[in-house]
Amino acid sequence: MTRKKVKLQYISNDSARKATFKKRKKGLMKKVSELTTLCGIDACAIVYSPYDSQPEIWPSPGGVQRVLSRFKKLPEMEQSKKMVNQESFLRQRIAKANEQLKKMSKDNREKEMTEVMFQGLAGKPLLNLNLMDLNDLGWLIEQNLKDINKRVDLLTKGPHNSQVPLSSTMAGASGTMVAPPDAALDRTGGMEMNMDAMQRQQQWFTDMMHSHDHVGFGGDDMMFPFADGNHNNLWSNPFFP
Amino acid sequence: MTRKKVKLQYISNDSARKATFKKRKKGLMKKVSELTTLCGIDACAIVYSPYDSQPEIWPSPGGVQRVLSRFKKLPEMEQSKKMVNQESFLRQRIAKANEQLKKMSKDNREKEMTEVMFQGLAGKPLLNLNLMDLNDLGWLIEQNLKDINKRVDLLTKGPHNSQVPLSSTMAGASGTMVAPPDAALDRTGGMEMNMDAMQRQQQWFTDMMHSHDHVGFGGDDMMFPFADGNHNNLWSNPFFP
DNA sequence: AGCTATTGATAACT
DNA sequence: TAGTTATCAATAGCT
Repeated sequence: MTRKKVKLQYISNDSARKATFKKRKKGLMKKVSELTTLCGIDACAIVYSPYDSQPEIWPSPGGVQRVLSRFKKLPEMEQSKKMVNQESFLRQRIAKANEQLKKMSKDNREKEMTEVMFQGLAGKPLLNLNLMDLNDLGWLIEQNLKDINKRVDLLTKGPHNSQVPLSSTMAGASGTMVAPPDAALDRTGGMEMNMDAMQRQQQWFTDMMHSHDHVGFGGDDMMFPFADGNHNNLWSNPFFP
Repeated sequence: MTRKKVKLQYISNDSARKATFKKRKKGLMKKVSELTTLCGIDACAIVYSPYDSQPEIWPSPGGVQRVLSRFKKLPEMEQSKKMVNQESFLRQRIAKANEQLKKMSKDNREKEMTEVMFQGLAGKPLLNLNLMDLNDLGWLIEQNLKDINKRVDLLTKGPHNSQVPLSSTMAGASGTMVAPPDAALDRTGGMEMNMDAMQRQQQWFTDMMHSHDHVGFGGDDMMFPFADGNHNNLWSNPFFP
């Protein structure tokens, strides 16, 4: 029972369209009902279809008439004010999707560079890196060195304060790669770091390390997927500013 | 982060109500948009709220006006015809809930009687059974005996056809209680039974066997929860026919 | 029409 | 107020 992600477009198959219509109309009416009940506001809905000669409405003819009469009293200019029309609605959705894309690209980039960094640590020659890659890699390494030095400092000066806060860039990785976890450090002292964030970082790091057999020396057929400079060029068209 | 199942009633907390309103209004507009796109039909929605002086509408003033003018042309009698008003809407939901309740009660009854049957097999005296219980239990035992005999027959006559279809009542239980699973029977021959149903049955049977420490001889403080004849009396009122 | 796997919506929290 | 995430709810694809 595998369900495709539905494309938001007219359903050409007649019976499928009717079935979807019935299901979604019912769901929609339920949503209107819930909205009015939960928030104590006035709303109505009218749905025409080729399947019924009469439109389906909510909540009742009287209710619809009441809402409509309020609406019709407004001058047309006022009606347009707070309105969501189809174009602005879609624009909003596109803008939001682009924002998400941007964020995910950024996160992805950071993860990719982290992988490169570890491959470098493991001895793999770092070829095919362009200026931007080198720049980002440098920043990443700098961050991690800072974290490591901070950790070394604290361990040297006050070994019983334990658990040094790490930047989000390195997180558990430094412990894993540079020094084995020390049981003596597991006491939770007076620390203010975000444990959730740390666990997430450790999780993706673990995932990454287990999902690539070719990490280490000698691998030479792996291209850096982010070194080609092709960052989202597909989306650089006038419709997605 | 634990989310309560929301009660369908006016939200008294002002800020929570406003937050819910904004989210749900947005969700509602999206639903209307999807319905019209997917099914190619005409629909509009109007939502008034104390948070905005103007109503929020969909899809556009022109679109709303067009739908409204179609609607207003109808005589009032016609308008009511295919309508979903609040009362009938709630009645539908109640009816459906009652249907589900009935089905679940039936399933539950069957599971309870099955447990009684196994307790009987384990030697526990079957006290407190009324006429209806005895009747159902008899039916259940009859079904299981039929299944067992069928299985014995096939194993005796054609031991290499393997995997005897079992009724939904007994399923994997007979294998567990009466005879140990035989590896030689695991070959899948030309069989037409519903494996999903069988696995489900086996699952609840396993759950049941592990969730009761007091199955077996000697337990005497356990009442049969279904032997009191109190089947859903709470719901026997005129509002839930 | 009824059943699940899966996507989508959103309540609670930050 | 907006963003995040764990749950709950809607529903696509089948039978």
